[in-house]
Amino acid sequence: MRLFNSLTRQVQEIVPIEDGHVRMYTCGPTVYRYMHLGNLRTFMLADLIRRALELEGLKVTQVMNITDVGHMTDESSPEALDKMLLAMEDEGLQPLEIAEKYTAAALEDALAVGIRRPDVLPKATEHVPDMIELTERLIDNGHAYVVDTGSVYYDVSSFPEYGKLSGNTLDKLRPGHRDLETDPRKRSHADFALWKAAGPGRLMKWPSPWGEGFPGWHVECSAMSMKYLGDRFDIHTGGTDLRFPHHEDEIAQSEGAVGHRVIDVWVHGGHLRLAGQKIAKSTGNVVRVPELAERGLDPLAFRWLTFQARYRSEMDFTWEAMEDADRRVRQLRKRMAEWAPPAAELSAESRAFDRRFREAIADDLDLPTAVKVVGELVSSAAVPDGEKYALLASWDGVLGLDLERDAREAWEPTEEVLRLVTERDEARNEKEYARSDEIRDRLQGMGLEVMDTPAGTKVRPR
RNA sequence: GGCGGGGUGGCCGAGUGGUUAGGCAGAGGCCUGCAAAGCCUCGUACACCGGUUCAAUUCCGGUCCCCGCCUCCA
Repeated sequence: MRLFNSLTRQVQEIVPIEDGHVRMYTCGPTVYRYMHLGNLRTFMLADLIRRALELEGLKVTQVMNITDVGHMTDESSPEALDKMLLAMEDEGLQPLEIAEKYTAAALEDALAVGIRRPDVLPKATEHVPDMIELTERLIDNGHAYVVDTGSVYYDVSSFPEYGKLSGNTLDKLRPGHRDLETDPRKRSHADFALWKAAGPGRLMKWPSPWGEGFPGWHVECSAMSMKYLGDRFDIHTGGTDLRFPHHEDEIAQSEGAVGHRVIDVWVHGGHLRLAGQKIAKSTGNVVRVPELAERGLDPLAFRWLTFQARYRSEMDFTWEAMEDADRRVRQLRKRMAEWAPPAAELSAESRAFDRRFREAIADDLDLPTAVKVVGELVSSAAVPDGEKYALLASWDGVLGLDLERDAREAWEPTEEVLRLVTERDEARNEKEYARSDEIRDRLQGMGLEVMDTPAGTKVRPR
């Protein structure tokens, strides 16, 4: 398959470093608060890449970090507060309890929208020694320096390729645009922390060769990705907001430590917007998975919503569009139930549809086109029902919409429903429409959809 | 100020130098006792101003507006 590589700014073929096996790292959740739909769109992107690669018969190993080191409200200030500490004060829980609570919630929400569990979920707090080791290596390599307070900074001037991912090269970075306090001990305003000495507002801290402190934000991803995937792997994914500085700094760290390229392809997902703005807790415009269910919407339908836009585009979330997606997914499942069972053989027409679908997925995850192919298949007169079923069931391996749900759950009418259906048909035969309509109302009141067919009344769950 | 991405019909959005996705909503029709389901048909949109061109929504220039990153952030 092909993906757009942020590093080269081109769509390129994914050629696994290890034959037949793709290794992928995903920037995961920070676990001192709940995830929202925007986070999930990005995690879904990683899972979709995995599903697409698997559709092509490749093996995929996916690692996603759990950031349970509380970052600071303001990295530059020594008086800043630990976000984990703030959460602790709010909730009366210990840091690890908070991390556990939100990790569980994150995985549950992800599962609800059809994101499968990554193979490895390393926690930052369990890898501090790896981060210290990486930092020592960078000091030894001349890429980092220790200041007298016990913090360690990365010397960006030692890494000539700095800026290659984001375009923020050193000649373009200027200090002071945000009126932030910076540590005057830094040699350059662009240098960033690998290790920070613990200040008074700091809750989570560890011993290190430079004194008590905590790791810089970017170092966890360098340390954990290389620990589990090696110093050469294929794909790294994350939200577009991480492109700079997080991923730029990660490249400087990883490549500075090992002395060669580590990651081939960087994939960044566009943000989901709500009311014209990025969804973020700070803006207070957060929508979470449980709210979908509260509104009677299937969380899996959120997938269909995101499939309308390409992953790199920003996308507007509206409840109207979310409800549309929900309607469409439910309808697809009902049609699938009508088309069961699946055909064993595919006609030439079906194989052509299959090729088009697979090509769309392989083409930098072109879900909008894939969605269109689904629509054309559904309304195609040339493809027999059983083949429609077989195709959609196989495509669902990527789409993840549980399209076979209705067919699988093969709803059985109760005795009472069967009796009402018979009564209604009798009434209709006798043209007693008042009575037949009354029975229809009762059936509808039981949550059923009532349809007239040449063979008489048919009902199914709505 | 730097870096990056946008402005498309009611909504979400794809895409293209000329035949101008798709979904959902809406309108009409077929079917039906009526309705539902299903099927068929319909919408002529691409911020604004110039330019290039036989032809621009699509290319170029400018203007306006929006969003993201440059602090923690999917």
